[in-house]
Amino acid sequence: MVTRTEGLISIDGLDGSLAQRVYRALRGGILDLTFNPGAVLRKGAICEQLGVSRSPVSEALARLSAEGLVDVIPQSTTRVSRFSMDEIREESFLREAVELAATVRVAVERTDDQLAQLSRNLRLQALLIEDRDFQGFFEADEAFHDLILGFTGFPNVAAVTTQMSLQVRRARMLILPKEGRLAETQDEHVAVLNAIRDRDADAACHAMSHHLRQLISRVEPLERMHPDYFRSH
Amino acid sequence: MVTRTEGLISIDGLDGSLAQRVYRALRGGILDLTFNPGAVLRKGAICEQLGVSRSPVSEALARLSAEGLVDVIPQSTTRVSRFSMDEIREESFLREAVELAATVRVAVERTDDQLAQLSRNLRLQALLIEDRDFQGFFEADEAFHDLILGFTGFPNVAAVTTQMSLQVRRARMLILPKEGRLAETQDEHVAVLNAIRDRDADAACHAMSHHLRQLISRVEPLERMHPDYFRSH
DNA sequence: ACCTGTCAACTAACATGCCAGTTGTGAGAT
DNA sequence: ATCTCACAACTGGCATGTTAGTTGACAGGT
Repeated sequence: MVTRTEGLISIDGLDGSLAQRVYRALRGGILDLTFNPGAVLRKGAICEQLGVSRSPVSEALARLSAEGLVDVIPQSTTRVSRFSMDEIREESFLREAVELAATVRVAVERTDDQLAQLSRNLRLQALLIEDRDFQGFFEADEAFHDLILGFTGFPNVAAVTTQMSLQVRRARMLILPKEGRLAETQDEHVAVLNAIRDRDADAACHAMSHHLRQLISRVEPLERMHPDYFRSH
Repeated sequence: MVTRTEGLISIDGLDGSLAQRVYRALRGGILDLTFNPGAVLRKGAICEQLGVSRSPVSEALARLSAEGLVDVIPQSTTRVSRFSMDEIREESFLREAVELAATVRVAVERTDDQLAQLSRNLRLQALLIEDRDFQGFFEADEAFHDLILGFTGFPNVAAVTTQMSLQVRRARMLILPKEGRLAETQDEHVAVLNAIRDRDADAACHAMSHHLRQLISRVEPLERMHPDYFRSH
C-alpha cells in the first residue's frame, strides 16, 4: 500500500529494485487519484522527493507511458493521462468479456470452499456498508471480483484483468465518495453469489453482466461532472 | 543440441525514440523466434550491434520484462523467457474470452462492407494455401482475427488481445512450419464467416471457440517436442 | 578424485553529465 | 495595446561513469 501525504508519495516499505518501487509508488498514486488526471509529473521533482536519481524514475515513467497511465510529450512534459470515455467503454468491454468467461467457468466448477470464501467476502462487505467505509467497501468489492477471477485456476487472470482496465479502475475512484448505491451493489453481488451457489452458469453470467453494466452507467456522467479530467475532443 | 544462433536485428526503418525502436526490434525478434526461448540477451552486445548506448536498451528490456517476454536475473543475466504451458493455457482462456465476445458482437452488428473485408481475407488465405506460403498464411490468419476484433468498433482491442496472448503467438511460430492443417484452419475460418454472414451469434461463437481450441490442442504437444524451449518444473 | 572457500570477471542497477527539442517570456516594432 | 520573434530556461532523451551483486573458475585442502 502506498502512503499518501498531501499529494506526496513514498517508496518506503516497498521491496524490489528502486525502479520497481518508484513504478509502484507512481502507479498507486495515479490509480488512487493522489495525482489528478492532467497533473504534470516532473522527473526532477520526483527524483528529489524520493531521493533517487533519474534512471529509476525514467524507467518507471516509461512503463507507465506504455500502460497509458501517463502521456509523455518528448522534450517537454509528462502528464498523468486524462480519461477518454471511448477508452473506458473499450476497457469495460474487455473486462466484461473476461469476467463473464471466468464467472461461467467458476459457476460450473466451484468448490464449497470457494463458495465459502465468496460468502465471507460478502458478509464483510455488509459490515463495511454498515460503517459507511467507502474505501474499505471499494477494496472488498475488488477482492470479490478478484476471488472469482482467481477461482478459474489461472493465477494471473485477476492481475491481467486489472491491467487491461486501469482507466476504469481509476474512474471508479471518482464515483466512490458519493456511493449512495452500496446496498444495490451488494444486492448485485449476492445475485452473482447465489447463481454460483446454484451452479447456474447462465444466471451467474447475466447477474455479473448486469452488475458490470451498472458500473459503466455510473461512470458515463463523470465526463460532464469532471470535464477537466477528460480529454477534450 | 546447443544452438547459439546469434540472431541479428536492426532498428533501421523504425521511427520514434531510440528506446521505442530498440523495444520494437527486440520484441519482434523474440516473437518471431529470431531469439530462441532461453537465449541470453547481453546488454553490451545489443548496444554494440544497434549502435546505441545502454539507456534505450535498458528501457526496452525493462518493458519486455514487464510483459513477460524476458526474464531478468538481477546483477546477472537477461534471458528470453521460456514457455510455460500453464501460462499458455491461461492466455488461451483470456484470448478466447475476448475473441468470443467480439465475435458475438460482430455477428450481430456487422455491416456488409465488414463482411466483404472478411471474405476478401479468406480468399487471400486460399491463395496463400495454394502457394504453400506458410508465413503469409500466418499473417493473413492473424489479420482475419484482427479484423473481427477491430469490427467491434473499439480501436485497441486487437492490440490488447495480442498483448495479452504474446506467449501463444510465439508458440504458434513453432507449429507454423509443419502446418499440414492449412485447409482445416481455412474451413474453420469459413464457418466463422458464414455464421457472421447469417448474423447467427450463437453459431459464430461456437465456430470461433472450436477454431481457437484447435490451436491450443496443437500447441500442447510442443512441450515434448521442444523441451528446451519450456520452463522445467 | 572431490569438496570447499576465495576471488576475479562479469552483469545489471544506479548516478550523473550532456544535448537537443520545446516553450514561455519579454523586448521591440507597429 | 498587440503582434512578432528571438532567446533563455526548462524538459526529457541519450551517453557514460560508478557501484554492487552474482557467478563460475580455480587453488588448496581432504
